[in-house]
Amino acid sequence: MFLFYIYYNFTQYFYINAMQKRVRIKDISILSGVSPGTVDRIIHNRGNVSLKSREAVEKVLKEVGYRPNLHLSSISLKRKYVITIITPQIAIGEYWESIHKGIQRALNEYENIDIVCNTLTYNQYDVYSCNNTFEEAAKHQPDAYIIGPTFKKSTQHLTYELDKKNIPYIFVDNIVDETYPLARFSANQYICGYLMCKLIHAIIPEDKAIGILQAVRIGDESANTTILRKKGFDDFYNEKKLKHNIYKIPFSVTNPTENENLLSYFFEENHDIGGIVVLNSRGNIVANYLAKRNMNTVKLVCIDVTDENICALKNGYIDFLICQKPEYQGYLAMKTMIGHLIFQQPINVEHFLPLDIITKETVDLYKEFNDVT
Amino acid sequence: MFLFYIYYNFTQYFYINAMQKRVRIKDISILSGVSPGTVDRIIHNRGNVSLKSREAVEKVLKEVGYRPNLHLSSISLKRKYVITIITPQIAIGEYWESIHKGIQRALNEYENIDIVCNTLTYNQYDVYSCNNTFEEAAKHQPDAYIIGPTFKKSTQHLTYELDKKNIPYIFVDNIVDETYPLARFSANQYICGYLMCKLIHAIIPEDKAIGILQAVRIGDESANTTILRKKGFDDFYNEKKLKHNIYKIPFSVTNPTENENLLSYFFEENHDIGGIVVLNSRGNIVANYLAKRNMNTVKLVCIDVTDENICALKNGYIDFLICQKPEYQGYLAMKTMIGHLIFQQPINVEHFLPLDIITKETVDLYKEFNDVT
DNA sequence: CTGTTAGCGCATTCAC
DNA sequence: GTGAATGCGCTAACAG
Repeated sequence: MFLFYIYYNFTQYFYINAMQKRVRIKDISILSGVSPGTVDRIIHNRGNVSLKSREAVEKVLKEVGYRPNLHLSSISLKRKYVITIITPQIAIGEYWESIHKGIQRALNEYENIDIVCNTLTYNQYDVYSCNNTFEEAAKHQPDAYIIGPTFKKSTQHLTYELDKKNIPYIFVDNIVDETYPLARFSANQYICGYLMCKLIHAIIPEDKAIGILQAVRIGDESANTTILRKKGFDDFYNEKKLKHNIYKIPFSVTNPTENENLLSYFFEENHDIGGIVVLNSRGNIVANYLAKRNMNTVKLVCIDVTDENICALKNGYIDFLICQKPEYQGYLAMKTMIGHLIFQQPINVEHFLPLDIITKETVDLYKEFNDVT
Repeated sequence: MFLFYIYYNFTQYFYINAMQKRVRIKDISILSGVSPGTVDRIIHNRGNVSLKSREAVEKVLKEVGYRPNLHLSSISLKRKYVITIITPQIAIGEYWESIHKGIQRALNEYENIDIVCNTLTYNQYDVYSCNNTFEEAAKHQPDAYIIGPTFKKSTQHLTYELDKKNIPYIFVDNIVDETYPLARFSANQYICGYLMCKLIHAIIPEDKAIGILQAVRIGDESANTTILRKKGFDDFYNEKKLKHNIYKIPFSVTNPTENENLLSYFFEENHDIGGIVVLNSRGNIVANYLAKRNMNTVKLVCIDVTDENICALKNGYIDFLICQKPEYQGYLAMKTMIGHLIFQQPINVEHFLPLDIITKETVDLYKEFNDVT
């Protein structure tokens, strides 16, 4: 891509790099002996092109590795696109808001493209709510879907319909087997759990126990996320032959006020707790419990950079907070979808995002830059 | 920016968001009663505009919060820009290569802008080399500089000249007092050191000692970076009233082969070492030493995601690796400079990037995404 | 000093 | 089935 002229000059290197001009549609049309209009028709798969032209152009296209400039396309693009977005309900300062922020960021970046988004949400702890929403969503006839799935069967049901209608979809956050998305962006939940076990183990004494908190969903058909995390957790535990006692902490999603009692009961029963791992985003509930009682010695490893978790992190009650980069997930999902809709860009299906480890010291820098980027 | 129509529908929210059209130069020209050409002249500070027109346009500009579309500007922009980049010497797989990669990424993003970069490097451990390079660089007459400084006086000397000539400059990685850069992008080294102390403390027993490794430079006029890190380290130690013995590890930059002997001597002298903190990017030297001798019990907290450090991380000899996001620093520096050169975009001077904590488990995800982004 | 206009790379429309 | 022409937001050269 670049030409590097390198001089060695005793104590220093001296480079001049000059840009190589990008290949334009016009260049391709000249190289393949057709008009720019024809090249465009081929690039966008718009038909009305003779086999001969198509072959000539596609040959050149491969040779020069043409990469269209989306930002320039977008001004002259006249097509409208409709995208339906389905995710769990959005609450300010929580996980799914970040995903939607990321989606918005991609839309802002390509603001000249005429995209209208319909957003549908469901209660992620209730499979019936999910089914209702998915049914509603299936009635839409958008150009594409971005889906944050939770329940396996509900999702398969929906995507079966979409596959039939040939409407592309991309998953964020969660992954569902036997579906055929264009792409899926999520954290590697197995590694996430594995890492959480490693972290809690690193910061508590050998002879202390670990409490582990896992949510249960209504009408659950094996919600993937926490199960994978738990498996990662267990595998680290077994691989390293750890000796900590592991106790499960009961937890109620439907009746949050109950959780304080459940925790009290838990700590009365188990006196050797050195640390707790919360496998869902509600670490703040445990942190608040500890804070109220000044229980400084219990370490806490949690997940998801929600407002409440940030607070607990700053107060020193959460020691490590894992971030799944939800905003980035949303951003990439929408950006990928745009690239696909306009150019049928080839896409890698599987994308595991980085897992960030956040502490009290780094959280401010972290949050600040999410906005700047 | 967006219109949200919200319906509450029993179990779900339903949004439709429609894009608001961006304000164009043409809109501004209509609103302020001048021609688009005049608006453009004002936006780019190109002169030849009457006070009356200027005031009218600037008023509108503020009202509508006009944000130009750099990607569109870049195709019609005919000006050439020359930028001189000065950094420590670049080695494959090491810190400064990442900074340059980030700079390249920004250049790729705005590939339609005609920018030529001259890159000069110096030996960061030798102030005389630095002075030579800076002197050479001062003779250039570029439109701007991007500088990775190391030595205080050398840098002040150079920037004094640039200030006189009114050539803008941006710092990456390091910050120098009494200079007037457009912006500076770096990690917060104080917090970095503070964090490193926290991490090593978290993973070693109370009664074990910590070894600390800090490089010394030739003709050093107080290279900022490691001093700030050391201060952060010490402050955490004192604030938390830690009890670990702290031993300094001797280290030679000029004679790397000597380091193995120095380490042998160090470990012979001190038997209670539980962990080591390396305040420069050469953690791999310690890691390799430990690996050779199967010293699994000594924990290691290091900095900078170099190829060698990644290797040590994967082998399990580095426990936590801090990343200063050098690629992102370079990217932002160049992007900011482009924004300034073309639009005199207002800029926040101080930018502290996030500090990422990487472990064996997360490093692959981390590296993979650096390339995708 | 200012308005007009050509042209950047691209998508699309419309004659042919 | 195809090429030429037009317009997107923007810059810059040019004519007044």
